[in-house]
Amino acid sequence: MRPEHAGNVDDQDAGMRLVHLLRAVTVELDRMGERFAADNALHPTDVRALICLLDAARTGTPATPGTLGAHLGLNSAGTTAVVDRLERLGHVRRERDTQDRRRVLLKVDESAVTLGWTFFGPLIHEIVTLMGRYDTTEQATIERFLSDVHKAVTQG
Amino acid sequence: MRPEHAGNVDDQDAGMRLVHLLRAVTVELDRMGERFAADNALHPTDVRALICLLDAARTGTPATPGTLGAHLGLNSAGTTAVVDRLERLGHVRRERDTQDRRRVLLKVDESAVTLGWTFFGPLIHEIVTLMGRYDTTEQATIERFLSDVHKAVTQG
DNA sequence: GCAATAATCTCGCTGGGCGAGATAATGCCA
DNA sequence: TGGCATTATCTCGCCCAGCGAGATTATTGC
Repeated sequence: MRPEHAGNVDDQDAGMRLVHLLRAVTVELDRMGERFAADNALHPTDVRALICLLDAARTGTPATPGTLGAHLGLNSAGTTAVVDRLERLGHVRRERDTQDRRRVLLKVDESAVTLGWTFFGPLIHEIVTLMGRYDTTEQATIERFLSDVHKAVTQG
Repeated sequence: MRPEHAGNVDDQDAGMRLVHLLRAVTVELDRMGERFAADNALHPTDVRALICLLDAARTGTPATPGTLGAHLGLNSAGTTAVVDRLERLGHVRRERDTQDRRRVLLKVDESAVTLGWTFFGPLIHEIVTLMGRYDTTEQATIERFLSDVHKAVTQG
């Protein structure tokens, strides 16, 4: 374990400590998502779908089963199943696109929005509040770090 | 979307920008895990199991089906299935504990360790390298931030 | 209008994970 | 020491998420 090609890194190393911390954070966030799913009779995939749809709504991008399936990495059959489940729970409505009547537009219901906020809102609020204890340069440093990591993860 | 009880936060807000960045990072890390799983004929759960077992090996904690299942949130049947799959692929061995012969100790094979490193090693190395471009106080700031977030996510 | 294309849905199947119960080793107490 | 409750793991049968293949309906180009 921890072979040579990994370089001279161990837990004493600050960089390595940060890697482990970052992983711990992502693990916990995942766990939270699962808890949210379990509490609301949703599957993890459904949660990811909701997040995807809420993002689309936020940016004004029209969402369809096609775009949703692409984002989730599901095929059309699986995507239909996800939308069926969300629709059955009243979180999403199907609406035929009047422009291109082959397409179905997915509209998130207000219930889903508030559902998401009641669960994740407190955490978001806590983190935002928490940021108040960092001065401007510190916030800039953190933002630079997260951007760097995001770039590394995206293109790596 | 973005209702009142969320407080006065929008994308202009630095805290909110960081929240979105953090989420983007975790999403990408998840995606990476899925790619790793797909590339190696593993299920996402198997990857999580491997990570869990590698962590245990790193800290010297003995790993058993019981502890593994607890960490993954699986029941005993599901846990047995995971271990079966990993054993079939040669990543894990079952060994009866000589102290308490009811228990089975899980030993990760060297192949699994190198497998993990060849996939995640480059990213880890890149992040560690990347940290070289931050001075000591900046690194401390980032570490404080990640610890704070971790605390918020854990107890929230 | 008719083929070719596009978006979504239906059907049948595979396999991960669960609940319930079986099996085996251990610890406790008389 | 024997017997019973407990602990750790495994087996069996079931449910359902997701896949592949193909059907259905709408659109576009000739």
